[in-house]
Formats: sequence, C-alpha cells, structure tokens
Amino acid sequence: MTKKLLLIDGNSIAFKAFYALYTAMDKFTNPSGLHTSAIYGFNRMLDKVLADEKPTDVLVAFDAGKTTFRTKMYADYKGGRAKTPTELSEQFPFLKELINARGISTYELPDYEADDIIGTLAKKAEEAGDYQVVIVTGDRDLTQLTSDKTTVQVSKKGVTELETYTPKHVEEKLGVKPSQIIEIKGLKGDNSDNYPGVEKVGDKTAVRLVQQFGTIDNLYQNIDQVSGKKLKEHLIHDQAQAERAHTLATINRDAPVTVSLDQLKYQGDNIDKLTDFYERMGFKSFLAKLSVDDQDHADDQADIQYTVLSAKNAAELDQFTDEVTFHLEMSEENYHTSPLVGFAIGQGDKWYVTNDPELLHNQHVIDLLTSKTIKKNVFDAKRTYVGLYRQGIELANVDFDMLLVSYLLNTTNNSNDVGTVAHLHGFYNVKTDEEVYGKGAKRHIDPQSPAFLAHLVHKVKAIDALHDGMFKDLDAHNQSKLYWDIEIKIAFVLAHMEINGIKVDAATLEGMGSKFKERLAEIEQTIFQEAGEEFNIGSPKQLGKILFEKLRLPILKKTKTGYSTSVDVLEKLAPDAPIVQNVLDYRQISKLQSTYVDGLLKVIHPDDSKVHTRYLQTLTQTGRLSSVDPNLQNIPVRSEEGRLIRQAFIPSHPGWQIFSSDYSQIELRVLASITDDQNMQDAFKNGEDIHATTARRIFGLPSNEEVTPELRRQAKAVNFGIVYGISDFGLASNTGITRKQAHQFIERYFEEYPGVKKYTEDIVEFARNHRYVETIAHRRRYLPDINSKSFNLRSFAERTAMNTPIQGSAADIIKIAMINMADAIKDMKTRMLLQVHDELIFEVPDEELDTVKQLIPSVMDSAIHLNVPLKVESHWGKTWYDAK
DNA sequence: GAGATCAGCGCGT
DNA sequence: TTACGTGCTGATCTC
Repeated sequence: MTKKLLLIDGNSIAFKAFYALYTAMDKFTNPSGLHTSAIYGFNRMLDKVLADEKPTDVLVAFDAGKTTFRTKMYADYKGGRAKTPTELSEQFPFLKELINARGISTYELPDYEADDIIGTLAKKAEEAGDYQVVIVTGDRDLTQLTSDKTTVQVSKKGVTELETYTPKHVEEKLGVKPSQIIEIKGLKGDNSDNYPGVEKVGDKTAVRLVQQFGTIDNLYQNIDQVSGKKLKEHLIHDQAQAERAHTLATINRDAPVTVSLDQLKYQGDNIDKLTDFYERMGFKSFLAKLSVDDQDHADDQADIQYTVLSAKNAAELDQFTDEVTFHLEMSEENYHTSPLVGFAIGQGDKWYVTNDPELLHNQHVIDLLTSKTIKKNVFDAKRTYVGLYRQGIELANVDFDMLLVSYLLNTTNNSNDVGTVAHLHGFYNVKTDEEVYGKGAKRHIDPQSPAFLAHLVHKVKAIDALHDGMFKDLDAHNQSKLYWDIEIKIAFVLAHMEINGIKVDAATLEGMGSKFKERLAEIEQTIFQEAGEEFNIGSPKQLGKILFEKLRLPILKKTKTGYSTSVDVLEKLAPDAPIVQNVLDYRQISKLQSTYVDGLLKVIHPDDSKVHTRYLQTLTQTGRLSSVDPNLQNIPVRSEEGRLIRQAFIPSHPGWQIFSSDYSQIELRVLASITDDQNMQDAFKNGEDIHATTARRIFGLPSNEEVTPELRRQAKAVNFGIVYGISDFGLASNTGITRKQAHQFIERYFEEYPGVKKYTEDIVEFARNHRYVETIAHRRRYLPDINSKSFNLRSFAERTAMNTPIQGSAADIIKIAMINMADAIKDMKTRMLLQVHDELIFEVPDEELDTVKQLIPSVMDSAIHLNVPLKVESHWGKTWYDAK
C-alpha cells in the first residue's frame, strides 16, 4: 500500500498566517496576553490539509536559526529583512506544542533551512518507492521539488487556501519545468532573499532564456546565440552573480538530516493535550470542533444519504406535515435575476435534492412551500421568497431564518454563505460555497456533478442542525421579540418593495448624460491648458503631481500614498489657482456621470423600466439596512446639479405621485428619550428648533430669537458630534473653530444636557462590563475592543458604544413603521418603494393622495412610544425630485 | 492581458 | 482624532 508523506514548511506557513491576520492581531490574544494569530491560522491550515490529504506520515520542518550554509556563502543572504516581530516570535514555542498535540513531529537542523529538510526527505521518500509526497509551504520556490510523485501546495492570500502545483501545472504557469525554476532564479535573482541575478533580467526575459537554453550553464556555453546586445553584455558582466544566485536558490536535497522516514508516522490528535492547549489559547471554535468531530465522525457517511427528487417520487414530500428545511440554490448573487440551479428539501433523516428547478412547479413541492401550517427553515428568507416568487410560488410560514438569526446574535463576521455561518456556530459538516464552487473568475457551478447535490444536502442539514441551538441563543439574548416582531416580518415587506421596484426614466438620464459629457470635455481642455499638459484628471496620483510638483501649490494634507487631493484640500487651494476650481467641477460632474447616470442606466430592467434594488438586511453593524444593485440610499440631494438625478425617478403609472415622508431629527429624539435628559426632552415636547435651542443654551443667550444662523450652524455641528461621539479635535476641524473653543462647547453642552453626559458615561461603562451595547429593540452590537490597550481601538469602541444605541434604535423604529405601513396600505393602490434610513418613499395614485397625507405620517409617528414626540414631514410631486 | 485587490474619492443618512 | 454605508476610477499586484 502506498503511503502519503506530508511535509510542511513551518516557518513560512507561520509567517503567512501571522501576516494574513496582521490587522486582527489584537483580537487573537489569550488571557495571559500571548498573541495567538499565527497559531490559529496554522491550525486552520492543518485542519484543511489533514482532511484533504489524509496523510499517513507528517513532518513540520522549521528553520534552525539565522545562519545557514547559504549565509556562510553569501553574507547578505536574506539580509535587510525586518526583524521578526515579537508578536510572532513569541508564538513559535506554542506552535510547536500545538503541532505535537496534533500527533505530528517537528524537526530542525542547524545550518540548514526548512526547505532543505523538506527537499531531502522528499527525495528519500521518492527513492523509497512506495510514497506519495505532498509539500505545503508559503514559498513558491519550493515548487522546484514537484515531480510525478511530489506535489507542492502553496498557500495563497489566506493560509487555508492552497494552490496545488504538479509538474504540469508548474510548466503551464511558469513556462518552464520544475527543475528549471532555479535557472530562472539564477538569472533574475531574488529580491526578498536579497541576492541579485543578472541586471535588467526579470521574469519575462529569464523565462525566455531558460526556454531557449535550458540551463544557465548551457546559456553561457552558447552566449553568442543570445539576441540583444545589451542583454548579452549584462549576462557576461553578471555571470558570477548568476552562478551564485543559482546555488543559493537550489534546495539542498542531501542535507544531513537525522530523522528517518519511519519516524514520521502521523499519530492523530491527542484529544487531552489538544483540549488543554486550545483552552489555554482561548480557541473556542477549535474546542467546539473537537467535540463536534467526536460526534460527527460516525455519521459522516450516513450524512450524504439523500434521494434525488423527481416527478415520480415527489409525492413522498407529503410525509412532511410539521416542518421542513428548504434551500433554493442560485448561481448568482442578485436573486432578482439569477438563474435557479437546484434546491434541497427535507427534515430529520429524509432529504431530497435536485438540480432541476422545474420541479418547483411540482404540486407536492408547491403545497409544501406555500403551506401555512408547515413551518419552513431556511437560510435568507428574503432571498428565498423572491426566488420562489419569480416562479409564482409564495413561500409561507417561515420559522427559522438561519442568516437572520446569526446576524442578530452577532453582527460581526456574518456572511451570506451557509457554510461560513454554520462554521461560526460550531457546525462543520458543510463546506462553503467558495470551497465547492471556487471564487472570482474561476467560480463555477456544475449542477450535474454529484458534489453539487451533496453540497445542497449538507446545507439544508446544517440549517436543520443549528435550528434549535440558535433559537435558544436568541432567547438567551432576549432577542426573540426582535426576531419575530421586527426582522422576520420586515424581510417580507422588503421583498415586496424590491420586487415592485421603482421606475426610472432612461431618457431623462441619457439627456443629462450627454450634457455632462460635453461639459466634461470642455473642462478637461481648460484644465489641460492650465496644467500645460494632458493627464488623467481622474487619477489622484497624476493630479497631485500636476498641482503640487509642477504648479507648486502648497501641500496641506497627505495620504499614506501621496498628496491628498480631496475636496477640503482643493477648496482651500481654489483661490490660488483657477485650475483647482475646474478640477472640483470636473470631479462633481464625473461623479454624477459615472455613478448615477451610467451606473443607474446599467441596472434598469428592460422589461419594466424599473430598478430593483436589494436591501441587505444582515450587513450593517447598527441594524440599518443597506442597498445595492443599485444603491438607492445615496441618490444626490444636497447639490442642485446632483439633485436633478431625482427627476429620473418617476411613478410607475401615469399621473401618480412620488410621496416621501421623513422623520425629523429622529436620532436626536432617540437621544433625548434614552438619555432621559429633561432639557432636551422639553425642547422637543415644546416643538422647538433643537439646534437653535442648543445654541441658545451653550452660548447663554436669553431666547432662541437671539440665535444667529452661524451660532445655529455651530450648535448643529455639536449636536451631530454628540451623536457620533466626537472629540474636541474633530469638532474643531469640522466647524473651523479652535480646539479650545470646541472643548468649551462640549463642556457647555454637557452642563446644559446633563442627562446626555451621564448617558455617555453609563453606556461606556455598560459596554466595558458586558462587551456589547443594545438598542431599544435589543439589537446587539459587540465591542471587543472596549477594553483594548490601544488608545485608538478603545476610543473607537467607546464612540461606537455611544452611537450604536442611537443609530440602531432609529433603525428599529423605522423598521416597525414599515411593518405597520405595509399592513396599513395593503388594500390600497399606494405602494411603498424605498427606505432611506429615516425616510420612506411611496408611489400614490391621485385619488389616494389625501388619505396618505394623513395615514403615512400617523403610522410613522406612532411606530413606537418615546418620551418625546416623533415628528414626520411629507412632500410629494410628479418625480422624486419634485417631492421636496 | 485579464482578474483581483487596494487606495482615494465622494454620494447618502 | 465624528457614526453607518455603496460604488466609481486608477494603481498595483497576481496569475
């Protein structure tokens, strides 16, 4: 029987894992302060490779130290590298402990790198005959070891994503044989290992030369045949360097390793040691997996038992009379337009699956899905509802929406993928779509493959398996009402809004577009004349060169890659040079053109001249919705030129009106209510202008009449700032006052609104104790950084603690209003079209206008009872533009 | 040369 | 060094 030897390049994988999780490093620490990111990433990689390869023998090789036979030969080898961060180096001893607990040996050899150990053992195994060898590394140089018996897997960006190299694959990708990789490296050198090859020879040239000559030796023997005079000169001049680079790049396959192949047997996890280790590292998900694996191994096989659904056996679906789990698979993200590729349905241990969406029209399937008594468990109710609705099937009685529940339990790390969410909740017997279908351009769904059907079954099984536990968690969070009364209901309200869509007049947009095009061409010419040369105005880099190098305008702000050219900078520079104002105009118009004219035209549906956005219900950290394809929550309104875009948004029937109602200052009203600040509440109860009142209070004026527009503007900035948890620095830069003044404003604000001051202190204290904050409806946001040692992270978490209950409660309120609204207008012709955070937009026939003028605001302002009144303002007109 | 990802920018509440 | 988002273009990296 053949054995399979897995050889892992410990250092390179640890490095990759560490840098893959670099930004999240502070989240990966155990209670004693040890960083654990590299250990975590390494273990994820191990899990994957052990599962995929099922090796019989395994070794992890490490570098022994800084000096090796290569540094003796060339002192600068790997010179100039930054010192390994202590956050990583402190992890190595524990990493080795992990590897041993997983039943795997580690090995290192003085004077040699891990590469050489791996090369040597791979060679021994190949010579022994009955081995297959798999090498896992982060370093593509090791692909020189591929052969018909040895494959090399190189980690891509993350650590768990591996690309497999066989000799064929190496040749396809690099254009040369594996053994010729060292010839390439000899010619071009290696920047990261800090040794040069031949000057002016890069990838392209090196490959060409190696394809022509095979080896460097042969190249120099036939140097006369090299085409290109300069190239030849460089080759001759750098011959010694090339030969040295060749040697440095060559993996030593005869290193004096002292372990033998028969010492490498893979022992499997030592559960006791591993449990102890995971506990010390704080690896909850791995701990969960340990226990799940224990239970699951038995039913791994039984697991993939399913029946392929057909017209013949569909009657068997009648056995489900109580509840059923259902998943509708679509090949694309946009469920309004995506093809349907299959579905799975079942419960308990009876699972049916098909790649034929036509079976949705089978009466037994329809009866099940539309039954008002049989409960349905799904992942993403809105998506499923819309997908079925397109087939004329109205999904009814959704019980468990795994996506939605997962989002409510924890808004961070949520995902639209069943597998990913399942893993998050400790269920591992399902793959992610990316694992099964691939990603990006390589993504491909093959509905004919058995893997496809199995994947769908695993998905429904995951949903079924997590149903009870996640509902319990929801209850433990006191979030069941949030789920049942708000989120699951709003999902269907949103579905209908999306399906209904809003009509967009393409001709209006096209008219605007051609005007913009002319105007852009004009301004462009002016700018080129002023600059004295042509360049790409849309490139901040090129623009920066022109403005700050050629024209020598003062550099007011920098970004991490160069000069800042953002509006606030350009506005300050505009008086200095006319070109700047032209750039600002150009920017404004090209934004309108690309994002709104061209962008919207692209997504108008040809059949109904409408756009059908998708509201993402499970994305934001605060409970707001977001909108995509197209985003209808950022249609211009502030500048008149931009606002004209709204003329293209029209009712879907002639003579109807676009009707818009928005909450006035909902966030400040929420603030007044939850802080229980009497002064702020009084202002709202008395119907005062809140910004004027704030100005009067903080500037100590006798009455609101004394407040000048400038003072009101400043007070408004403070009000906003408080909602966002601003600092004096931020307030100063925002309003153009000094930092000291800003500090005084904030002090005065807290004196006048003491309830607000107390709230900001209390909520941060709550967050420190509980690690989360909540909205009125018990929507929860975790703040893991609230006790961070990093000032920036901690400050951010503190601001979030103040803002999220405000912004999130406002989101709760409008969602409740929308649910009530859908019910209030259900027998009318009026349709609710859009939600823009504090605003609802409708289309209304003339005969209902008088009714909705009363009805809509009253539904909105009665959505919830606060300690202050909610105020709603309405506008209408023949287009969205005119609803002002 | 195409595709993926990052950076900068600007649109909304 | 003020919260939450989408999406465009260009630059850069990767294959």
